[in-house]
Amino acid sequence: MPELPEVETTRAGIEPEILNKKIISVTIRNHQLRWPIDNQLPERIQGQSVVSVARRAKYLLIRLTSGTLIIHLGMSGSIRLTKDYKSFKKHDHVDVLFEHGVCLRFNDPRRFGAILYTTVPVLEHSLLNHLGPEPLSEDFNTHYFLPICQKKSQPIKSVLMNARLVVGVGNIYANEALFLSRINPLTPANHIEEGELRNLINIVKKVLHQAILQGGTTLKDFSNPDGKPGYFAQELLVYGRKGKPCTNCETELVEVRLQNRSSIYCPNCQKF
DNA sequence: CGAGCAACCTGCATGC
DNA sequence: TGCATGCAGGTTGCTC
Repeated sequence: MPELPEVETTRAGIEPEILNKKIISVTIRNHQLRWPIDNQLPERIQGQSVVSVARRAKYLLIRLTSGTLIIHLGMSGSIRLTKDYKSFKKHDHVDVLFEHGVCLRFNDPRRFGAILYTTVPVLEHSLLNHLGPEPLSEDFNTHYFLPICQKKSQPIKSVLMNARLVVGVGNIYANEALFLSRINPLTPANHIEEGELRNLINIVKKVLHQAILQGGTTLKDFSNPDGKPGYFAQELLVYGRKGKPCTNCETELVEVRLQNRSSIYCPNCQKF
């Protein structure tokens, strides 16, 4: 799944296909996602048209004529567009059918994803209103992030993955960005010097941007809305490479667990 | 308050 | 082959 580049790839893939199109019907085969899907969701969005398809953090925001569909892909969710909506596979939980015969289909084996409809200004929704800046925006800069890090003794990787502080940096890209920055994931955030942090911020942006250009990272079950995989997996330097040689110095990559997430790093290149 | 961690769920790889 | 175990891209909400 879905870190920010995968969600952005999905957003860019579906927007041109459904923009200004009217929703004809909604089929829910399984309501039990992270939160149960509202029974009245179909009747609430039916007849509305798509005004835009946006993204905030890892949330897809499908803005309709008078409200917003909020979709999160969780750990294993994906969205595909199909015209062959009569046949469906396991874990195809929700279909949104449009006037031109295109069906937006939500598939999610683990069901950690979510689909909600809201008529409040969407950025004020309780799922979104506490989120930190977008990592690719100007707002994520040293001036913002340095004072935050100086107040935290937590490992830098935990700080980087805290969505209240900055959104969209998931486990894969946190591992990769720290390796490229030569920062040990366990380093207390308040031990990182300004220059190092500036470098880290730039590398986070670069890695995310690069992954978007490659169409995301396909590990198991991610694919773009048109069914094609992403190609970033070929470029992963540490994620999933525990025990393998560092691409820089050949030292064996090691794992530590942080917040129960695997963190792979080179003990030689990423010194404390 | 912040920090740590259990919980949500299925599928897959591994080992006995 | 079968079964048990552990691990996986995220995030909320609990406890301490």
